[in-house]
Amino acid sequence: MIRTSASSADCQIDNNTSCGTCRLSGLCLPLRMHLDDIDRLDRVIQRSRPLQKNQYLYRANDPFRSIYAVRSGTVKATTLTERGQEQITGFYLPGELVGLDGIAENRYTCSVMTLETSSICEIPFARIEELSAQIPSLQRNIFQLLSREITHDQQLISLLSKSSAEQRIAAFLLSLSRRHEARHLAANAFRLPMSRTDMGNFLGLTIETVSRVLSRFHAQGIIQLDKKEVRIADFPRLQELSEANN
Amino acid sequence: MIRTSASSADCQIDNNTSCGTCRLSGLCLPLRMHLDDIDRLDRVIQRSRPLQKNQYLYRANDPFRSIYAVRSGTVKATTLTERGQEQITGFYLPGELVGLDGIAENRYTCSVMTLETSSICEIPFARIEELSAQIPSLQRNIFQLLSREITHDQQLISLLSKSSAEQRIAAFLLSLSRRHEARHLAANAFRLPMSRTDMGNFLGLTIETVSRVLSRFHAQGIIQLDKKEVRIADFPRLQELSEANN
DNA sequence: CGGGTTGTTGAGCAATATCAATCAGGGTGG
DNA sequence: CCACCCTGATTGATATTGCTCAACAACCCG
Repeated sequence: MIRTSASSADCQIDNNTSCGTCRLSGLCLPLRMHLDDIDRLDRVIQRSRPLQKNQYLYRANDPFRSIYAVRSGTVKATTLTERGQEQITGFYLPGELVGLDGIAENRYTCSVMTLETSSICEIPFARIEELSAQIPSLQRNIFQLLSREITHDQQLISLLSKSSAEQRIAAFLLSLSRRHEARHLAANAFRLPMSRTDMGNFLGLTIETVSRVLSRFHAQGIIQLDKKEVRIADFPRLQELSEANN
Repeated sequence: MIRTSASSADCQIDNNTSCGTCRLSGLCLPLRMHLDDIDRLDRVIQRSRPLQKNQYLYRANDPFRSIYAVRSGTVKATTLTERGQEQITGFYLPGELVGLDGIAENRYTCSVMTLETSSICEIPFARIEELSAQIPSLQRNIFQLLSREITHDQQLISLLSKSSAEQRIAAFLLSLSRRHEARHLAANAFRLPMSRTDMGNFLGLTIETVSRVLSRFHAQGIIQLDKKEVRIADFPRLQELSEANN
């Protein structure tokens, strides 16, 4: 198991590694903070060398020390159900934070694994607590990030509770699209970094159903699909499919 | 629409209304705080006269001002899906907090409505932010409460994604049971304050399925059921049903 | 007492899961 | 370099779960 316990030497792997220069700072923790406060935050953040595919960032029940920001790549968070099945609770793109679930019980309730080679910023939570008592905008950001995670989860609850297979997959593709857009990446063409199995697990569908629905969307000209590469050909139709059933 | 904007006069309706004397303080926001800090917290909390059944505490898109603790009664939180359907995201018992979803966007994303006559403590969030910068244990409690909401939502995601109707309802009954127990109430006999429709909505099932499964559990002697009154007759079996499928 | 709302029960159906066969791609070892 | 295997994805056939529609019962409130 590879851990992200960065020494200061590691920080020099990439010489562009500070919140001040990071293109993601408009999405991530330093959002709307003053430059000097970002600097104080920056000094407690540890940046490790990239993790390869299928590496655990941490596992459920590990003691909670840090929250983590995805700098590049994609990770998935999974919980174990009572009968030992894995349930994916989210996929996280650059600029998104994982580990927030660990705060409640001082140990993580999820495991987090990379889906591809990924760089991660580790943010020791004890430091965050100290700093956020001193920097109101940081405290506010943490509150908001936690709250945003809640509203995201509730949207997912709604999706899982009410929607058909087509709606789920349409909504999933649109969610990825929007998040790419927010990162100044193409909204209409991107790579699905997760397997069909992972998609199905996340969306509460079997792998066969995922495959069938994607094939159907492709056949209907709504998307183009080549293995993991997707191109959304008909946004309005996909939007419709994600919403309306009748 | 009734609001909980309490004047100091309102506070005197019930002369036992302070966090220091509240039986729920071991579950609620003041958890593990020093007495004098609880006192400071107490002074910003506004306690209104009880709300009657089916009153909105707040509605989605209302500007976010406060979080709310349920003091007595039960409330439900609902979001509106894209096509205008209501999705219940949670039921909240005494000692539990609602309104945390509002922090992210400075307006609520859920509506919250009482299921029965309920007393609510209103906690202005701006005050909380100030105080929690000064009282580390309070800051920590807020972080933990937010994080706990996340882990709860994720458990629900797992339930909705993976489980059969029987598993969902078994798990739901057990969840209520555990929460009653934590409040020193009977774990094996309680009242379901929500309608079958609400249960179905929350669990992603139709009202007919809810009714059938409850009837089946009753017929099998696992629960006793008289309208909204439940009595869990066979805990181990219910536990089994909530977990194992095969 | 009556009417509206909520809950229960039954019958048939539709959506998705399950089971199974096949295919494609990638890595490995001969 | 190719044959082989292994994993992941696709597609087809069938089974099953829970939804839909419908009738009816119970309760609540005036």
